[in-house]
Amino acid sequence: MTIKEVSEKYNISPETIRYYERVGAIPPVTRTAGGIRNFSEEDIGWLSLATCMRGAGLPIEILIQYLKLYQEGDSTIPARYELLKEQRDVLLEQRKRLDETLDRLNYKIARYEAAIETGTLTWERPD
Amino acid sequence: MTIKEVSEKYNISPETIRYYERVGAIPPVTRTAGGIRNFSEEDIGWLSLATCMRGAGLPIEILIQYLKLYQEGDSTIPARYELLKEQRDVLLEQRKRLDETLDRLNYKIARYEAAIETGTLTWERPD
DNA sequence: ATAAAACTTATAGTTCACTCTAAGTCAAGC
DNA sequence: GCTTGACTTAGAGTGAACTATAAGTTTTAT
Repeated sequence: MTIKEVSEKYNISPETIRYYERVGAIPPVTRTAGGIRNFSEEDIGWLSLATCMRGAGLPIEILIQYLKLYQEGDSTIPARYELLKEQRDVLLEQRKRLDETLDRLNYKIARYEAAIETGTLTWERPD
Repeated sequence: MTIKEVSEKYNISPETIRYYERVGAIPPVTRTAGGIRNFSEEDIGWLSLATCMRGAGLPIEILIQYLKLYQEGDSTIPARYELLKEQRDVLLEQRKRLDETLDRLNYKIARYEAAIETGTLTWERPD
């Protein structure tokens, strides 16, 4: 699979894919004899992992760390396990914040609905 | 309340608070006769709103837009209502992505647990 | 065979959201 | 009354994650 096909399939720009490879967020991508990227299923799996984690807001540095451990072999399995658990905790924290913000937004939206329906301002505080 | 007190209470640096005021993410803060910031409850309410929204990842630009509408008066109530609903949708999308990533992390963590417990690699795919 | 399109690397530029620095002003304690 | 420390503004600097550019190579279609 060419970089362009992968780019379209996963909606990441070719520049971003090359960037991920360059900084070590994904392993070196399989190449043709001429040196052109030719993504294997495994390459695509790594890219999919990277975009998933990035989409949730985890920093690239974490991906780099995880890949580095992975490339060091089976002895790093416990370290990888710890890394993943830490990042899960980070995401759970982030979800908590997200839910609090959603509650606050929903409260405000409900007040605006009341204000619009009744034509009356139902609050004094400006926020 | 001084900027330092607010800074400590909400865990935002004074620089960030001044930055929010400067760019219009919060309204101009109440001042003493000498021109020093002296936060009212209302000022703190706006700051709390800003940090909440930022903590969930909404861009500063949205806060600026919302405040601008607010300052234009009651005629912008429907526009503010629409803005808030749009941002709620953004956050719901973000939560969906977050949950997908958590599922993926949990799956990987479970596999690592199995690998560690049994001392056996239970997968061939490297991710 | 050759022109156009897509690829390559290396490096520079952009955006966002702060974060820091410099130079100066103000207020509270001794 | 003066020094210390917190405040002020204006503007420059930082880090993360892309994003774009330049200059050159390779593949594909004719």
